[in-house]
Amino acid sequence: MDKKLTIKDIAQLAGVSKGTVDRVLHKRGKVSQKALDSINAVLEQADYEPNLIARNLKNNKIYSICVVLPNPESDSYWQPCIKGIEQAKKEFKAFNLSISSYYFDPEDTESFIAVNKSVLNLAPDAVLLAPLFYKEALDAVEKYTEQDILVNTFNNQLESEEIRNFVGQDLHQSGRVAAKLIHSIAEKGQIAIIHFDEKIKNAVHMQEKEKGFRNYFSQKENSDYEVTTLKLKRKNYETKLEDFLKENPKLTGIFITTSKAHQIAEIIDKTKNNTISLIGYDLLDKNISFLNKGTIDFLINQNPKQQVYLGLSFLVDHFIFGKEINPSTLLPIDIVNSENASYYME
Amino acid sequence: MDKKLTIKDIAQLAGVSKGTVDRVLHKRGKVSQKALDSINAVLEQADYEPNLIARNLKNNKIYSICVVLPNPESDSYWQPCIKGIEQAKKEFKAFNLSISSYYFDPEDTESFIAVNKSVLNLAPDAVLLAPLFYKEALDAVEKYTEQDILVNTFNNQLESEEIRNFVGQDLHQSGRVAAKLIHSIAEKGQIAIIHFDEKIKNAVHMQEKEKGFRNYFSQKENSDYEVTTLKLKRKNYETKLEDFLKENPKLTGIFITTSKAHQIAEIIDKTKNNTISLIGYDLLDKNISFLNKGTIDFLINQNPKQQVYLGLSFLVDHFIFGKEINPSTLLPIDIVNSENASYYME
DNA sequence: AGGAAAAATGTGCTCGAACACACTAAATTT
DNA sequence: AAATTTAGTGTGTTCGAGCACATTTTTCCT
Repeated sequence: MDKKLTIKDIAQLAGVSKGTVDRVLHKRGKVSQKALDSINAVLEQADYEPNLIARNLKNNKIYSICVVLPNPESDSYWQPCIKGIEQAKKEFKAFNLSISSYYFDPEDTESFIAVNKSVLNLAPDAVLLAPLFYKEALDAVEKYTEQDILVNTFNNQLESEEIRNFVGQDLHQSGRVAAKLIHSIAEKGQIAIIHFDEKIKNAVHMQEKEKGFRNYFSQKENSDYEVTTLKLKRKNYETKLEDFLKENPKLTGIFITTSKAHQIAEIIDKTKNNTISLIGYDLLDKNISFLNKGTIDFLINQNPKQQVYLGLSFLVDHFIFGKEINPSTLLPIDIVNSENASYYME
Repeated sequence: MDKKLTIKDIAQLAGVSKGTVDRVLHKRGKVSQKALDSINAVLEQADYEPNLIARNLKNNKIYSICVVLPNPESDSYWQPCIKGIEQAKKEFKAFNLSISSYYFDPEDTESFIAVNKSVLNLAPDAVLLAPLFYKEALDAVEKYTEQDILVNTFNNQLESEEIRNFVGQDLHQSGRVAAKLIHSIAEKGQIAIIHFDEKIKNAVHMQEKEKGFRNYFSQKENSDYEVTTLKLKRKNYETKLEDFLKENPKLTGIFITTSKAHQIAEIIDKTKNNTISLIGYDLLDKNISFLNKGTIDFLINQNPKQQVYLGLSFLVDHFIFGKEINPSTLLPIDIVNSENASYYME
C-alpha cells in the first residue's frame, strides 16, 4: 500500500520544511538556489501530485453558477436541459455548488437582455449560457467578463475571445450525417431540405445544416439526387407543403433542419405516401411517435440534456479541481431510429 | 453567500457538542433522549449534508481496483478499453485510487483462470471484470466475494447475486436496431444473419442478437424479407460465403453479429455487388474503412471504452462518495455511419 | 565589528468529518 | 456514605494543502 506523497514527504526528502516546498510549488520565490535544486531533484523523480481533496477543503467557498436558457415551456426542445441540470446538481452536491436556472422567452430579445441583466446583478461565479440572440449575447458576455464572471456557452456557437468553453454539435457535419442517411434510404429522385421555423435566430443553425447536407451530395459525383430548399413558417405551412408535394411528384426524401419534423410527418401521413423518407431533429414526444409509426425514418439527437450537463461538469472541474477548460466540446451526432430511441431519452 | 452547515453548526443550534451530533449521525448510541430529540429537530429543518471532501480527506485510504479484460492485442475489439481506463485514471487522479489492468487470452480459458487467481492474490478493493468464460467467471466471482472484494462486470452479462453492477448493452435490442436498419435500407428479398466467430463463448452474444433481429421481423406482419442464418468460421469462410452468395441471388442484406464485418465486406467488394446492404458491429479501423468506402452501410457501436470508463466511475462513486451502485447500466446502442463515426472513436 | 535590512526558512493554524479518549454526572453496588 | 460502574458528553487530534506570521540566516553598509 504505497501511499501518495505529501508535501511533508517531499520536504523531508529534500531536507527542508513544507513551507519551502510550498513556495517552490507555487513559484512564490524567496527560496535559495540550493533549496530549489534539492526540492526540484526530489520532485522530478517522485512525481508528486497535490491532494486535490485537501486543497479543496481549505477553499470552502460556495461556487454559484447560473444557467441561462430559453423557457422549456415555450419550446420543448429545451425540456431535457432541466433533467441535465438536475442530474448535475445531484451528481455534484458533494461539492460546494449552488446551481440555479433562469429562463428567457426564446421569441423575445428583450427578455433575453432582461434575464442576463438580472443574472449579472446576482454576480455569480459563472454563467452557462444558451446564446440564442447573437448580438445581444455578445453584449452580455462582455458585461459578465467585466465583472469577472466566467461564461461558458452551449447549443449555439458564439465567436468571442471571452467564451471559455462551448458545448454543442458541429452543425455542418450534422447536415452531412443527415445527407448520408438520406442517401442510404431514399430512392433516386428529388430531395427537399425544409427549414421550418419562425425564428430568425435559428437561421444560422439551419443554414449550416443545409450547407453540410449539400456538401455531402456535391462530393458524390454521379449523384442521382436533386436537392431543393423549401422554407416554411407556421402560417399556411400546410397548404404550402401540399402544393410543394404536388409540384414535385418525384420527391423521395425530406430533411427537416429543425425539431418540427412531426408537423411535416403529419401531412405526409395524410397523403398516404410511403415513398418519402423523412429525417429530422430531436427526440420530442411527437417526433418519437412518428418515428415509431414509421413516417419519420431517423431523428438526429442534438442532446440538449448532455450539453448542459457537460457544460456544468466542466465548470465543476474548473472550480473544484482546477482543471483547464477545453475551449470547445463537440458532442456526437447520434442517429436515432425507433429501436434505439429510448436510450437517448433517459 | 449562505455557507453550508457543518457538524459544528448543528451542534451549536442543538446546544450540544459536535461529538454528540456525530454519534447521532452515525447512530453509534450513547446519546440521551433529550439530546437526540433536539439534534433531530435541528437536522430535520436544516437539511445538513456532510462535506464529502472533508470526510474523504480523513479516510485517506488508497482504493485499489483491478480491471480484468482480454488482451487487446489478441482481439482489437478491446483496444478502446485501454483508453477508457486511461481516461478514468486521469479523471479520478484527484482521489486516492490505484487502477491497474490485467489481460487474459480470450482464446484460453486457463489464462482467464490464472489471471483471476493472481488478481485475487493482490487482494484489491474491487475488480472490474469482463466475464468472457461463463462458468469460470462465476467461480472467480465467488472467490472474490469470499475475500470481500467487490466485483463489477462489463460487456458480458453474468447471472450472479454477487455482482454489484453490470455495464453493457441489451443484445436483444441491439439485434432489433440492426433489423430496423436493414428494414430501412435493404430492398425486399432475402436477409442473412452471419455469425462469424470461432469462439464458443461468444455464442450467447450472437444468439441474443439473432433473436432480437428475428423478433423485429416477426412483428412486422406483411414482411417482404426472408431471414436465414449462416455460421462462418475462419477456415474456408471465403469459399463458403461465395457459395452462399451464388445460391442466394436474391440476397439484399447481411447482418454480421460480430466485429468481423470487414472480412465479409472484402468478399462482397470483390463481387462488385452493390445491392447488398451490410450491417456489423464495432468501430475497428478495418470496419471504418469499409464504412467510408460504402460497402458497410452501418456499424453498431458497442462502446467498449465507455463500458470500462463507466464501470470504473461507478466504483469511484461508491468508494469515494458512498453512493449506491446501480445493478445494471445499459448503454445506448449507437448507430454509426461514415459521417458520425469519428465522434465515437474519441 | 556592529547593526539594520533583506532573504530564506520554519511553524502553526485553518478547513470539516471522524473517532479516540478524557471527562462529568447519574445510577448502582458494597 | 463511599466506591464503582455506566451512561452521556465534550475535547483534541488527524488527514494535506495553503498561507500568514515568526524565526533564523545571510547580506550589506557604516
